[in-house]
Formats: sequence, C-alpha cells, structure tokens
Amino acid sequence: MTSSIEYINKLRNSGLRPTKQRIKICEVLFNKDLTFHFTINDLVKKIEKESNEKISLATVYNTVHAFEKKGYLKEIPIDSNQSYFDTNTSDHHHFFDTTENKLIDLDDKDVSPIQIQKSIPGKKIKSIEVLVKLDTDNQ
Amino acid sequence: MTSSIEYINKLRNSGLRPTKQRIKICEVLFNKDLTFHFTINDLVKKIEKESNEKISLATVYNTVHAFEKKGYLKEIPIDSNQSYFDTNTSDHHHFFDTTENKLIDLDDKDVSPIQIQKSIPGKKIKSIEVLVKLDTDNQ
DNA sequence: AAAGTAGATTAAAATGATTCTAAACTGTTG
DNA sequence: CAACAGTTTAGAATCATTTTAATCTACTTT
Repeated sequence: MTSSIEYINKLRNSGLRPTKQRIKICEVLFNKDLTFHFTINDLVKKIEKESNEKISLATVYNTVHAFEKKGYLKEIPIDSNQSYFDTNTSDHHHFFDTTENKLIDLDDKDVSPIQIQKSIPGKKIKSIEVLVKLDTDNQ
Repeated sequence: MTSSIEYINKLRNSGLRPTKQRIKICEVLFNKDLTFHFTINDLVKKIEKESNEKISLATVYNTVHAFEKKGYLKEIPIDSNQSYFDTNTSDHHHFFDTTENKLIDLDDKDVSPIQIQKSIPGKKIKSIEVLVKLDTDNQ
C-alpha cells in the first residue's frame, strides 16, 4: 500500500499537478502487488468500482497518455483497435492468447537475448518487443 | 506479372468466388516484384490509381480480411489506430519508425534465433513476432 | 490570504477507422 | 436458363479516441 503522499510526490516530481483525479488513477493503477494489463475501458470500470466519484473519460485518456509519456505505463503493440497498456514498465515481452484474447507477461529472462544485425541510417533502436501468439493445443 | 487466370484459380481454390473486385485487388497486391506494407486507406488509393473503376470501401475491408484468413496477407501488430497489413507472409519481423510512422521489413536472418523458455499449459506457439521501434538519432 | 495564471477537468461534439445493413447484383450449380 | 448462395454496395451505425471551449483548481506572486 502506497500512501497518496507518495503519489503526490511522484506526480510533482514529474511536472504533473497532483489533482484528485490523477491521485485516484495512481491508486487504481499502482496500489497493487501485481502489475496488470488494461484497456481504457477496463480502467474506467476499475475506477468506478474502486471509487464513488466519477472521472471524465477525457481525463482518463489524458492521464494514461501523460503517465505513458513519463514512463509509468507502457503501451503494448497488439493488432487490435483498442490500445492495451501495462503497469509493468520493466523490459519484458508478451504472450497473446488468440483464443481468449488475453495477454500474459513473458519475462525478459525467459527469452533468449535478441540481437538485431541490421541498422537503419539516422535511426536508433528505442525498444525491442516480442509478441508470442498462442493457440489452443489440441494434439 | 501474373495473369488474372492465375488469380482466378487462386481464389477458386480458396473457396472465394473470383469476382472483378477481388481480381483487381489481387493485381494491386500481388502483381509486384516486391512485397509491401499498407493500411486499408493506402490500398484504396492504390486501387484508384491503378484502375478506373472504384471498389466500395466495404469490399476492400471484406477482401483484405478474407485474404488474411486464407494466409495471403498478414496483419502486423502495431499499437496504432490503423491496421497495417503485409503482403510478405513469410516469417520475418519489423522495424517501426516512430517519427515517420513507417514500417520496414526485418529479415528473420537479421535477428538472432529466439528461444522462449516459458510455456503455457494447453497452449502452443503460433508465431513469434519482433517489433523494433526506431527513433531519430540526434547524437 | 487574495489575486492571477497556467494547467487540468469536463461534457459534449467531432473525428476517423471499421463494421453492419439490407437491397441489388453476380458466379456457380443443376 | 432458373435458382440460390455468395458478393458488392452506399450509407448508416458503431466504437475508440481526440478536440473544443467553458469551467475549475493548484500553484505562484504579491
């Protein structure tokens, strides 16, 4: 359990004003033992469930994007028309269960080191993300 | 140059009726020396440019999805608000230039072999896709 | 502590990609 | 050729996301 004072500091230190809404969103996102994956829609439902005041949808979008920019959240590349985010911002990868449309974390240590032998002039590598698609195994 | 007879056979063999529209889309997608990446919007423009008749947007969507299901196209997992497709259906990966929003092929041979040390019970690996995000290098 | 202001929140409207609808059309089979 | 299932179509509907512009609030300056 992190107290809201710590979120206030975290926000201030990132140049984000610690508003009531942002603190609440921090609590919903980061006040957990485990990291998790979510869509904006998931997050709105979580906020409604864990709080009595409602936060405008635009604010949820703004805040998630602000947190992503600050590195507190990561967007996960999935071929979907909804954006998936991850509260686990460490270097890691994902399984995507194509039958259940569910994401599962895949630790960096469970993937052999990835080396890219090609470079693009004037460009530098920002991130390397592995997506392992899974299917039901009916042997 | 593949003749339209071959596309007619290809379509028939996949259980898709060889309509005027599908044959035209085959020509635009597969009558090239090089494979390429596209969005639906790109494809519509390409069709307009390479043809005098117009194909309804709904038909373009239907056909792209039908071709994807048959394995003639692959969707590329990108966290973007548009779906990207690839006419290169062989095993390979991608660079994504985040400043120009452009995809670049990354050969399987240019990526060190990837081994996944974790397995999910009842699931088997369907594909492994690597997305390397690029940034402008202003050293 | 009051005033000023830049940043934040909000509901509602706008946008843009994608899907759906239902009517008209067409390839295939008998 | 008739019949039918599959296909195309324009336009409407949907859904996620962004924008707008008015209101509000955290923070700085006095």
